[in-house]
Amino acid sequence: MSLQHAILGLLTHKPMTGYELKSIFDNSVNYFWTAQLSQIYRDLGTLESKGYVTSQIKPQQGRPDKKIYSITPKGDGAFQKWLNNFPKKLSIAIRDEICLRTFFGSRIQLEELEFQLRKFIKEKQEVVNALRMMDEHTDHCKDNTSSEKIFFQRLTIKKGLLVFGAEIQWAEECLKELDELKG
Amino acid sequence: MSLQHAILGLLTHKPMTGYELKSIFDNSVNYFWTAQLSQIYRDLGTLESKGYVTSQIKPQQGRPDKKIYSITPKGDGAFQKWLNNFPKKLSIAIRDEICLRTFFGSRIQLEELEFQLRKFIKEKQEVVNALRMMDEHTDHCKDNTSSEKIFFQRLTIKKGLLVFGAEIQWAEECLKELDELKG
DNA sequence: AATTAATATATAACATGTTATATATAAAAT
DNA sequence: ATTTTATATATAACATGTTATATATTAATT
Repeated sequence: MSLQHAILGLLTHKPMTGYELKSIFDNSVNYFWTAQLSQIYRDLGTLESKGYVTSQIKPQQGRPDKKIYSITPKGDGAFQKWLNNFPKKLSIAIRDEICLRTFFGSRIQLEELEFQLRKFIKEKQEVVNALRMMDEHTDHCKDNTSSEKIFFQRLTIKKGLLVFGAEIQWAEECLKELDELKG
Repeated sequence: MSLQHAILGLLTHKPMTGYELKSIFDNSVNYFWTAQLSQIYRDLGTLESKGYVTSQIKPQQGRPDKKIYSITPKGDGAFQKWLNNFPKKLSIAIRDEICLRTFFGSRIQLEELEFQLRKFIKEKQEVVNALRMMDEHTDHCKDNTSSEKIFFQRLTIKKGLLVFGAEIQWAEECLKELDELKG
């Protein structure tokens, strides 16, 4: 259900098309939430049928008409209700593929596992680099009008930096331990 | 696809029923992989139709007959192939609900967000406590016959301790920052 | 005495996530 | 000159995850 709440939340910032929402998922919140375009359109449809959003068509030349979605008071109420109700159990499906691969490490060649851990580090390092840039960038915006939103955004960036940093640290420690195993 | 690989991997340890697999998911690998019983039965069916596992019925009195699944050489080959092929992009859907809630922090009462962060810490702390016990317990088993498997299991436990520890640290830092905001 | 938990398998219905495809144009890159 | 990227919406098919339900017995709890 939370993707629908994420969409509602983003629409409280400003009315948007599905395409614009997708670019926000890809460029702004991708380190803690991802979504496929097909999912976004489907959920926008669901939200509209529930009366949580309304759409307005803006004709365009050369391209398909824009369909701009706005959150309704009803949708805002539903979002607010979700925000204020913490679930009994957080975080649904836990699926950590690098952990699964490591768990079955006795079935792989050590060199292959090391190779995979190094790839993992590389992938996480790229995310950390992007988050560092975001962090520096938002640091300049401390005192402008959207400072409150930025404050909370920076908290989530900090989480990414800490958690992905811990993942990298773990993988590096694994490589050390595997090295000792060989030597 | 990875749940099927997780099941295959667990069946390389020993033949098991769906019910036994579920208890492993719940009690042993729950910090990095979870699965519903209905999913396990469905995937066992899929794996059987692919020829990756075979089942053998063991009659029981008083309870439904046991259906014990064993991995086949073909299934073992598929598992091995998966293990040796690192995906282009790791980790599918990223969905971090506490991050999503924090991101929209400007829409909640500070006290409510603090309450939710404290619940988050509590939830994660319980997992960390369980992992610490597992870590201590597996420490004794260092020199027995299954030492290789235990070695890799301990690497995954270490990941849990590091990552969940970082999440707790983050939430505590958030609480501090929110406190400063008020004071 | 009655309810709940544990043992055991399995399906149905639904919700959510992924991949592929269709349409259409302009601008940028190779 | 041709391909890719960006703009834009949308559906189909499939894969995966969640919740509820059905069946059946024993042991433990209230």
